[in-house]
Amino acid sequence: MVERQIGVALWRQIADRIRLSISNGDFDATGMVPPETALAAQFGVNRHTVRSALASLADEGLVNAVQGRGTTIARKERLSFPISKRTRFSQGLSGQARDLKARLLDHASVPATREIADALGLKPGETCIRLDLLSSADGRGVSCSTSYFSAERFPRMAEHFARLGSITKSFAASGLDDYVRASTDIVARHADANELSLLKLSPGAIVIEAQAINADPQGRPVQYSRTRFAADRVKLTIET
Amino acid sequence: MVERQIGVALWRQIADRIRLSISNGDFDATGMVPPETALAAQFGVNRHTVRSALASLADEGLVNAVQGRGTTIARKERLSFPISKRTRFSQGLSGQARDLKARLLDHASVPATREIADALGLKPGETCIRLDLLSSADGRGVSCSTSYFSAERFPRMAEHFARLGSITKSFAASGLDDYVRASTDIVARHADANELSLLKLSPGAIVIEAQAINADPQGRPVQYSRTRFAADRVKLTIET
DNA sequence: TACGGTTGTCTAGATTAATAGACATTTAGG
DNA sequence: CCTAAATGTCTATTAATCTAGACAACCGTA
Repeated sequence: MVERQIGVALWRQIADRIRLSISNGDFDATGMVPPETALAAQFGVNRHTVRSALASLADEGLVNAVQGRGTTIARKERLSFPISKRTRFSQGLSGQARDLKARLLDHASVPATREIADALGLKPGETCIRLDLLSSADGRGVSCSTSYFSAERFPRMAEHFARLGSITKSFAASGLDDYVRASTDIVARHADANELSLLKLSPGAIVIEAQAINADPQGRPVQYSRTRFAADRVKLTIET
Repeated sequence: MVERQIGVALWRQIADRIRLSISNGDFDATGMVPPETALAAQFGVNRHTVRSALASLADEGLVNAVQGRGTTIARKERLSFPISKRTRFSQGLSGQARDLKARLLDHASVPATREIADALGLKPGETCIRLDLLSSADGRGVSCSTSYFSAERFPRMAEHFARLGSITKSFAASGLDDYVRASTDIVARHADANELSLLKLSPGAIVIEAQAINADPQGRPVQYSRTRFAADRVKLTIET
């Protein structure tokens, strides 16, 4: 059930399991988490340990404990983010949340590393524009991303984005009306300290990192991005 | 750097960070992990805590400590698993590992839940075949999966797989020569106890779960599967 | 061979996590 | 208006994790 002496506190393991059950819809019949005593029996731990787990979930805003009534589930949705040849961030999520925002955290001109140069078809050391973005839906952080563009071809990407708030519109303002997703690599790992604070994740949380290359209609790469999604808030839907 | 009182032991946080650094290639110059004393200073913890972290990485087979010399990195590769319209498990990984195996763990005839019925276009309660598979590459567990097939259309799927060791060949033996990937949903979460033991993961490990539907050339769903990949051993490559 | 740098082992103590039990407080329902 | 069932709070104890320091064992090299 839960394991001991593995470097993960019991209350955290239990919190993770309950979070998963909630998102699986296991408690949809009642809309409530089972009583603390029942959970303690189920997981074979003391009630206080379960209370620590529930306190952490309440802290995330996922559940709401009321003395005398029980612990109700506050929310359980997972945004679905489609990935296809025509992946567009804001379009994909529209309809699933009311308030979608992409905020420019930082931008800079930097020399291309080997990795970036390979992805964008530049020479290593050539100048490129880096944009750091934070996207949120209804006030919850959904993803943070770092994108690179050729500084020669798209010199004013940062200004455009700051004004328009959209990659697609910024490309259009730079004279590129269309682009397609050339490749997407997907990896999952624990969030680092920066991601924890940006996405307001609880420590130990998981991020899905999508390393994507977008290309113009002629097939030339125009954007290399690494987007880190809060794994418990999204699912990626691949459209082949 | 590392955070305290978050329900994750310091040694585990440190192990996770070092694992990430290794797969990022941060230590490729020397092929060695920095000395324990340096790591202890870097993370602001006692050397013994770092030793616990390294012991756990050594237990995974990721590093190798030698008294007097230091701690060497044993492996760092990540298998690349392509996902496309024509996703085939064994084909996709061939060439990346010598010894690829898919083992049938269990099979059963079960009534379709709502979820399975929706995916396969059956009526809830209709009988379907469930196959539980474990795939490994060079002796390391890569993924475990649960697949569902219509029992009416593919009554002998389990026998075929047991003999042929391949879904594609089992479909062929059932008279279906071709199929395509209709949809893939991707989610990442912590591994459960069953996955930990099947894939021999260290507790707290991450799995990437791909929920996929394969369809015949006429577009009728033939397979619904949930495949859980060990996140630190694979990356998914989306081919749009 | 001697030495600096590294991992291995041991002991002791401090801090954090988990257990155990008792009882208070609140809510819903008969 | 009770009572049952649920969460909230408190104290005490045990178990696990982290810190601290000292020293042994081993490797590579001068």
